Formats: sequence, structure tokens, C-alpha cells
Amino acid sequence: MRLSRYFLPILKENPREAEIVSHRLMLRAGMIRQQGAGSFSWLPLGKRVLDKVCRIIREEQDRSGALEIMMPTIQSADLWRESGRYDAYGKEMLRIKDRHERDMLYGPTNEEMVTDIFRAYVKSYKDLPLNLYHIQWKFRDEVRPRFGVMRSREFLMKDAYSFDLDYEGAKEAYHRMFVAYLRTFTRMGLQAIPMRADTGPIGGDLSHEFIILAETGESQVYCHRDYLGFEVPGEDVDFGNAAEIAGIVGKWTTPYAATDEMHDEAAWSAIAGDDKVSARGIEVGHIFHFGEKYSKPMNASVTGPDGKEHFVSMGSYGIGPSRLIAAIIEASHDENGIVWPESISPFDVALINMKSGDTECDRVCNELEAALSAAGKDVLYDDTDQRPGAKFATADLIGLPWQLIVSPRGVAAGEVELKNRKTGERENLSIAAAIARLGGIA
RNA sequence: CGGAGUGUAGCGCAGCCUGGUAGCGCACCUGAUUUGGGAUCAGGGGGUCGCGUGUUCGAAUCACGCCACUCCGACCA
Repeated sequence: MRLSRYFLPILKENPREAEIVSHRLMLRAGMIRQQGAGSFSWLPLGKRVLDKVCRIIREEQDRSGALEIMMPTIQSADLWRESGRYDAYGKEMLRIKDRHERDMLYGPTNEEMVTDIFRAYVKSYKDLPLNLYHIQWKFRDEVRPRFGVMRSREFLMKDAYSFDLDYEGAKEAYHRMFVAYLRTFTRMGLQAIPMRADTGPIGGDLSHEFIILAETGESQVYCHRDYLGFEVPGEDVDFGNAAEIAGIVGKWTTPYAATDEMHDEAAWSAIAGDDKVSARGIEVGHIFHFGEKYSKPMNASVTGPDGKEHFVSMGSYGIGPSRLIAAIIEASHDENGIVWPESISPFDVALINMKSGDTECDRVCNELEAALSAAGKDVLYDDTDQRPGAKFATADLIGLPWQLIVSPRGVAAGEVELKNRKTGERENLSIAAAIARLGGIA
């Protein structure tokens, strides 16, 4: 992609309304445009990141056995009356009427609707387990939206819903999602720590929030240092092997880890001083078992091996991709701008032509763009006639992991310069070596 | 929803107290010179001063009402 043909409305100055760093950087890098309180348009650069994040989420959901569906954003109030939540849900739910004066709502979540889908078709335990997920825009009329896309009213959400015959099956489904989440966040370059979350009236121990550590985190969190060294399961993990999956979950839930609300001073003080990690954290995922909360009132049941009807045991598993992007920026930036992990960077390489219009520079840039594109890399080629300083500032701001700098001086020597955004390291390479190096980046 | 604050050009701001032709920087357009860390010079375009009502000869400026946005708190992914 040539920058001269792209839509990248970067801002030199900080917009007044943006306080936290991710909000500021997303606005300055031209990723999003605020349309109102808690309401954002995603511009091309932001949309690319969103797509990359969703792709990883999909791959890991699919790998774990979940199946993607899509459901309407506008739902009938009748469904919500069945579960009792139409009255129970507060003003966060946007309630609307259609032309026939029927009560409708813009979905803040989809347990009722997915349960309705399930009960319409699934009648036997032989069709279980089942896990259906969707990635969709949701709306919650927050009292106080804030922090940019971190806490917006309209937001993208991945929700998976699992259905099982009984608690034991539901627990295995929960474990699979747990492991899928570990893999998902790791692939995005994040260290996410599962922390026991409040299960409320449901009870039990099957509720975890996945927290990433960031200095600007929204809440105080506490965990054992062991977590920072734990290995995340690889691609070869067998989701069909319940014992293996349960073992991984066991390992990841044994050391102490808690958010402020669940913090236990007694257990905490039992940990050796050097092993205590007390930090700020941001919640990027939440998994939750809720049993028959919806299946019972909505009559979602299957016939079991015993010939009797059983209300299915359910769980739900959320990740907010839009919020996650802000969280990643909070965890990965410096004074010059965003520092993207390679797996979700909007482009792989910033190709910077230091002197657009110079025959040799143009020729080398064209060659590099073609070769890297052929190698499957997304290249953002800065072919504008701005001055070097402005180009560097832009490249640093939008945070692509690699900057490939082509200058008259370098080209005369048959070399280009490769800069690592994260470390700032620079290296002069021959053109062929640069292609080989960047083309090989996974 | 309680508390605090801000609305003036695309963005960042001054002007308001003490009413009298709407300004600055960046960005944008034209031309020239520049080219390794957000260039320089010259010229130019762009504003219902958030909205409404009132006071006044006259309102960005004063009064009242409303709206929007931000921050702190309660709440939440």
C-alpha cells in the first residue's frame, strides 16, 4: 500500500478529549474517529488491526472446536422476557420499538438468542458438546463511557457459548476455552494471567478473568511470579484430550492470582516477598460457567443416556477485540507512539523512501515493495514527498515493527537501513539481504 | 446519576474578567528554495464563536435555560 494513496489522517497534537495513552495514540495514528461518547468509527489503519485481532481469535476458537455463527444485533424483547432479564437488565440495555410498536432491543449480549437457537435443534446428548461463538457489535448504554475504545458504548465482542449435558461436560468445555484463551493472547504478544473472578449467585470456581499487566491498568492485581515464566501450550495441543487440557488449566490456576475484588490478604502474605507481583492490570477476557441459568427458564434440554430430559449446562466466554486493541497499546508503546506486536500490526513493514522522486530511491523502493509483497508481507510504502523527519515521526507513531529506510546515500552504496521499532536497533543491509530478512518474518 | 471542567477554522489554543470590524500556531491551497528526525520564505482560502432566549444602540464577551464532550466517584467488558 502506498501512503500517498492511503487514508491515514494522523494528528500532530493530542486531541483535547483524550486522556489515556491508548486513546490518544489511536486518535493520533488515525486509527479511529470519535463520533460521540463511547462511539467510534474505525478508519483503515484501525480496521486492519481489528481484523488481525479477530483473525487470531477465530483461529483459536476454531482450533478448540467452537463454531462461528452470526446473530442479529436487534433482538425481540420476548426472548428476554423468557429469561427474566428484560426487566432485570438495567438502563444499559438500549430499548427500542419497531414500526408495529413491538418491544425490541439492541443486544448487549446474546445468551437468550443462542439458547433459542440451541433448543430449536438440539435434542440429544449425542449432539453435545456444542460451542457456538460469534463476533459482533454490541451496545451497552454505559452510564459513563470512558478511556476511548477501552470502555465504549458500542464495542466489538467475541462471545462463545458452550452447551453440555452436565456439569462435568461443561467443565471440560470451560477448560478448552481456558486453553484457547491462553493461546489467543500469547499469539498477540500479550502475557495474560487468568485470575479467579467472582461467580456471584452461581457459585463454583469456574470463572476467570484474563488480565494483562500494564502500568496504566484499570485495576490493582496480585499474582505469583511463577506466572511470568509459564509456557503457553503450542499449536499441537490436543483439545480432544480432556486430561491433557485439564492438566494445563490446573497448572495455570494453582499459583495465587487475584484482582482487587477477589484479593485474599492471608493467602497473599503466605507468598515469599520476591515471588509477589503486584501491578496494574487490564481485563481482556472473561470466561464463566453459569449452568442452567438460561437453559432452565428457556427450556433448553436434551435427552440423556438415561432417557430423561436434562437442562443443558452452559458457559459463556468473552473477548472484546476493540477493547483488546486499546489494552495492547497500553501495554506496548513509548514516547514516540505505538509499538505493535508483529502478529497484529496493521502492516508488517514501513518502507520509507527518503527522497521520493529520486530515480534510484524510487526504483529500489519499488523493487522492495514488490519483493516483500510477493513474500506475503503487508508493506506500507511511504512514497510521499515529506521531509525525513516527518516520515520518521509518522512511522514511529503508527508503530509498525520494522522500518525499511531507503536513502540516496544508502542506495549509492547498495544498501538500505532496517530499523526495529521496538528496540530502535538499526542495521545496514544489502537489498537482497533486506528482502531475505523481512520476507522470512513469520 | 453525584462532583468538577471544557465548548471560538480540520487539530491545539488566545480573546471573555472590563461588550465596540474574530485572532495565533499547526494543517490546507499557489509559487520558490529545501531533503536523515515533525523545513524556510512569499502569497492565499477557510468561522451560524455549541444551541436558544434575554439585557443592550451593539453580545464570542453579560444573564438564564438547554445540549455536547472530558475528568473524579458509583458501575462495568
